[in-house]
Order: sequence, then C-alpha cells, then structure tokens
Amino acid sequence: MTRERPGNPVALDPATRAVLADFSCRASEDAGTLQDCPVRNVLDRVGDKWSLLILITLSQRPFRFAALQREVGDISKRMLTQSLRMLERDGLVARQVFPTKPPAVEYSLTALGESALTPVAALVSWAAGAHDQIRDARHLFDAATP
Amino acid sequence: MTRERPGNPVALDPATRAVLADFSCRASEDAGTLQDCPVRNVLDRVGDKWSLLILITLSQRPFRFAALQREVGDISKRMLTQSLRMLERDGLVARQVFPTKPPAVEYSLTALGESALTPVAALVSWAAGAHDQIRDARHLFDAATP
DNA sequence: TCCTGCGGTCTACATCCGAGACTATATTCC
DNA sequence: GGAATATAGTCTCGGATGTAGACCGCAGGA
Repeated sequence: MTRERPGNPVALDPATRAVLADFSCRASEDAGTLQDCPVRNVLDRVGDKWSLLILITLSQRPFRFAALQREVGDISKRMLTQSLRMLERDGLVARQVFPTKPPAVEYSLTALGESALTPVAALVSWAAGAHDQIRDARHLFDAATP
Repeated sequence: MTRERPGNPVALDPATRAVLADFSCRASEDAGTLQDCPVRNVLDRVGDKWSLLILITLSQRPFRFAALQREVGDISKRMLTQSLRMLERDGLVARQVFPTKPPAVEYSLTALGESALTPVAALVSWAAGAHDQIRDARHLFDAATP
C-alpha cells in the first residue's frame, strides 16, 4: 500500500496551484515565523466570521453603526464593535465621526477594503454555485452517520 | 453633512459589485432564512480558521492525519479531527481508510474541494499583496491609540 | 413627561478551543 | 524480551472567546 501518492488526477490551473504552493508558512522553520506569515495574518481576519459579512455589507454603501447592525442581522453590538475596530486597524474600513449633536459615526470601505472585494466576490460566487452540492453532501453524510 | 451618501468614488468591477449585491441574506425577511442562506452556510466553513488552512495544505497532495497535523503546524488533534469531519461532511475532502495493521487514513480533496481552490487562491494572492499595507496600517493605528 | 434612537461599554453566562493524557496494535531498537 | 515510537483518534479540564442584554448620556418627538 503506497502512502502519500501523487494524488488524484485533477485539472487545476497551474498558476493557481503555484499560488497555493507558495504559501509555505506552515510548520517549516520555527514556530515564531507562523505569527508573521502574511497569509495567516490576513486570513485570520477573513476567518473572523463577521469581518467578511461586514465587508460585504459595506460594499453596498457606507453605514452607520446601528444601521450596519440591523443590516447584518444577527451580530451583537459587542462583536460589531470589535470586528469594526479590527477592520479599521487593518486599514480596510474607515471610521468617520460627524460632530452632530448626538455624534453620528459612519463606516465605509477604504481603497484597500474595496480591493478585497474582488477575491471576496470570487469566493461568494463559488459559494453560491457550490451550495447545492454541499447541501446534498451534508444530507448524504448525515444519513450515513446515525 | 448628508448621511448614507452614495459612497466614496471607487472603480470596482460592476460585475463584482453585482455578485455582492446579490448576496442579500441579511436581516431581510425573518431570521429563519438566515440559516438557509447559501453564502452564509459556506462562509461559515471558510470562517473556520483551520478549514482554509487544511484546504490549502491538501492542495499540494493527499496527507495522512499525523502528517497533516505536522504540516499545518499549530493545530491541535481535536480541531484537526473536527475540521476534517466538517470538510468531509460538506464533500470537500475525502477520507480513505487503508486496512493496514495500524490503520492508515488518507485525506484528499474531492473535485468539489479542488474547485474551491480557485477562489481561495485569489484570496491568498490578495492577502500576499495587501500584507504590507495592512502591516503599515496596524502600526499607524497602534501608534495612534495608546 | 415619557419614550425612542444613537454609539457604544459592561457584566453574566454559555460555548468553544488547546494541551495533554489515554486507547490499542505493530514495528523498531537495545 | 522489554521499552520506545508511531498510528488515528477520543476524552477531559481549564481558560479564552462569544452572546445576550442591561446600562449610559444626550437629543428630538409625542
């Protein structure tokens, strides 16, 4: 029984594969470098569950805090605040305070934030297309494991 | 100062924007539909922190359990097991058991899993490019908030 | 006057996650 | 022969993390 075979036959764009192969911030070298890994750093933000949703919502237009919470739907104020701070820190979202009587705060995407929309849209697009297959796979899996 | 303005002037591919606009599974309608939202369902998997890393690792070649853990580097057995189960359930990863004396288990990407690599690679590519700006933004932000 | 909306913060409670111990079998080393 | 190691996980415990909801000060509307 051979182990770690070359893999199943697939046709994947070599350039795409190369991009992924380049991402070598794994167990290589010492653990310290894991923290500095560019992809990991950024992917941690994406893997925030809420960050992605916020980015997508803000892609339509700027929102004020309460409106943003209503639009996303099921996010707590706490997590909305926290996620927005992180996105602001990373320069993806801009926070602008208007000195009206009850101060109004508007959140919008920066140019960098906008640039993230392209790959995010690719992901969303794939998700929409794959959803049926995933749903079927889940039912199959759940039926097989009582 | 007008509120909820049309947005800052940006040049984003209209098709890209349309994809995101289409994703309207937010607070619209009742909360029940949130659970069935295709994008949310799939994005939850992406937002798993480890799922994405596992997918990227498996894009190189199939791995056995322990080898996969070593390759990813800082994932616990617990989360590796859990994430792999979810990915298997969603039909992105295939689990094959070889009945050797200590059973060998090999994990590999399915066709569906391979198809996810294209948008994931786009994301990784963007992350690599944006990393410098993000790092600078973080330093700026941290310096401004003592 | 009371109530609502604004942008948050704070506090309890619940859930999740990581580290490490533990299983059982087979091979390797001394 | 006996100890050590590797295999693929499972289990448990303590700490981190997330959620729901109360609360705050201020302003406008009924």
